[in-house]
Amino acid sequence: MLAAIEQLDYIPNTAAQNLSSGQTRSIGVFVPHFTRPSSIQRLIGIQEVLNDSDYDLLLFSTNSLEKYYVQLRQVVRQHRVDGVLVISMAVPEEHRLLMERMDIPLVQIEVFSDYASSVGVDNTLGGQLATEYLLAQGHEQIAFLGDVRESPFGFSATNERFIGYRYALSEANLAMSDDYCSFSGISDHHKEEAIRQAHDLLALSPPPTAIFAASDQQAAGVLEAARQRALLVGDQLSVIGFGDLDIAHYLNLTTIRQPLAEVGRTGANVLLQHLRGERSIYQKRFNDLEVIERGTVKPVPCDDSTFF
Amino acid sequence: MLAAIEQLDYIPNTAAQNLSSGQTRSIGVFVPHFTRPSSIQRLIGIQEVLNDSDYDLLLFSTNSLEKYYVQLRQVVRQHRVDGVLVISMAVPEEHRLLMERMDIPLVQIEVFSDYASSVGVDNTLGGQLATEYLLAQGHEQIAFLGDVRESPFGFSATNERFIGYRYALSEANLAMSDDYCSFSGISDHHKEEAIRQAHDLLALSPPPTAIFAASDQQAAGVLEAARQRALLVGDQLSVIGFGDLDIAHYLNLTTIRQPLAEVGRTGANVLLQHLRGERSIYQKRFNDLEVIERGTVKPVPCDDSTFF
DNA sequence: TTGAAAGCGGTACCAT
DNA sequence: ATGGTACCGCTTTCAA
Repeated sequence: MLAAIEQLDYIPNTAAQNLSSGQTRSIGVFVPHFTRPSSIQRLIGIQEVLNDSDYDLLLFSTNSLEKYYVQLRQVVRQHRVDGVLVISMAVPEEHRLLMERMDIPLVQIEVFSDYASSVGVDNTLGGQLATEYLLAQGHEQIAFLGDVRESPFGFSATNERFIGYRYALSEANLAMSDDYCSFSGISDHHKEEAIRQAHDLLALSPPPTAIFAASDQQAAGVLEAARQRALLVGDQLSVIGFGDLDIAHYLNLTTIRQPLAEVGRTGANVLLQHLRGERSIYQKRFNDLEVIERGTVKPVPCDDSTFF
Repeated sequence: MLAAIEQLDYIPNTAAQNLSSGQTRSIGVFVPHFTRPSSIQRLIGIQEVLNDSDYDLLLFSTNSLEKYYVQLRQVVRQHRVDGVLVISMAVPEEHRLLMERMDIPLVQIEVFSDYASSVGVDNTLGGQLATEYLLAQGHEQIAFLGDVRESPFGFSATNERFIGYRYALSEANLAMSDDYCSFSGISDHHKEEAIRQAHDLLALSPPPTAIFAASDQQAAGVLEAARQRALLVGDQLSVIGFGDLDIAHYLNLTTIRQPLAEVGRTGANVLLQHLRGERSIYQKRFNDLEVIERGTVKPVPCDDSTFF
């Protein structure tokens, strides 16, 4: 009889299965700024893991906070998904409790909270590494260029990287100058804005000998500004980015590599664990960041005047 | 009484709705090479449209043909989705018929077939435009650099672009030299492979004065090869890419812009039309491609010897 | 307008 | 092992 079932090539209807079992066999992934290469990288990691599980990936992307809240709430209440992954966005208390009540596990990626499993990268360490690397090359006039320190999405990688920068400077007994710290008002890694910011920094006297940009896209802006000012990158101005995205490779940009896809993979795996019944909160802050040495950072030029 | 329902903040259970209505309110999007920036751009367009509809986006990504076939078949037979969008992959006859039988509409993106709605870009026209632009700058030794002419996924944008290249040359009454046409064996736009190919092209005598690369990533490889040979791009070698992706912007690469997100949006809209009952097949080949003039193409240098 | 009942296609439990 | 049955929660139809 079972053989007959095989023969007939029977495939159960998903909707019926879902209703009967109370499960959906799918996972909702919420990602803002879908366009950002870093988001994509994390998503790729998630996709890899889910592809090998028997959960489907339901993609929710939005650039608007309100839409995100509404959508998350609705998706959870309708029980459209068995679990939720949220990238780079804080989850409001209300929503977290709702998910808890509905027994839908949540894993946050790139944002940390005590109440939910969170997986991300140690941005502060990354900021520190970048700054220490510049210091090791002899730079002392190091500027920081980032976007916003407080994002409406309740989380700012820029700020964490900035804290690492500040820490490295203080460890080196160097005073941090506020003039050397540039934040844009826009919560995105826009090149255009970064060009403007870089021009402002380079117009200071003395100008910085090195700039740490909080993202590769912004570093690209710094490179562009340098070009516009006919500054030889490397020799006259060192630039380090953050992320090691494709563009860093193409621009020969020295940068900080972070395990983006790995973070995505781990996040997805943690969620699968929860789906298997694991209740305890898991927290992981990856610290295997590293400097990728390419062409945009060189030792500070030996200015002869310093010898006298 | 209805008011009471409002009050109680009632939300229907999706699984039950699905079972009862026979719908899933979700759309399966199949995309190979999820990593490719061009795929992402199309996906963004799709996402935009679906986000405004009441369909969810189920993402299926794979780099393996067999997995893709199995997954597509299973998803359709389980009726996990109401409609299917396939990006840059041919759909086997068997699968197409299966979807037809199950009344699950299909829209193909970037691949054209007579049996299903298809939306894409006129790659041949793009190839022609790129070549004509180089010709207009006075170039006559124009090489073509691409990946594969026949992809296992049953579709090669490279080949179409190559046909456009060939056509433009013949229209200009220029003979096409096979030596000037380089195809890699790898079905991906790899920079590394392109570097090798570019070196081969540039070692020819006479070397080409311009290279048309079938993708921006491959153009980046050409740029790199030129750098390695200390060739001044623009002055000694002109390079045009295809796609106008982020890297083109960052590399100041002259390239062909194609409406990627628009293709995605249109594809999604066409699918929604089908879901609303429209049965007739829709075919659209976007032809609003254009040359984006940046720094890597300059008029062919006036070699004095040609005057004598 | 409102209410009752059948059916969607499975799962799971119980009895045979 | 096998068959029968209740139930998942909604939609739809038909009656009241």
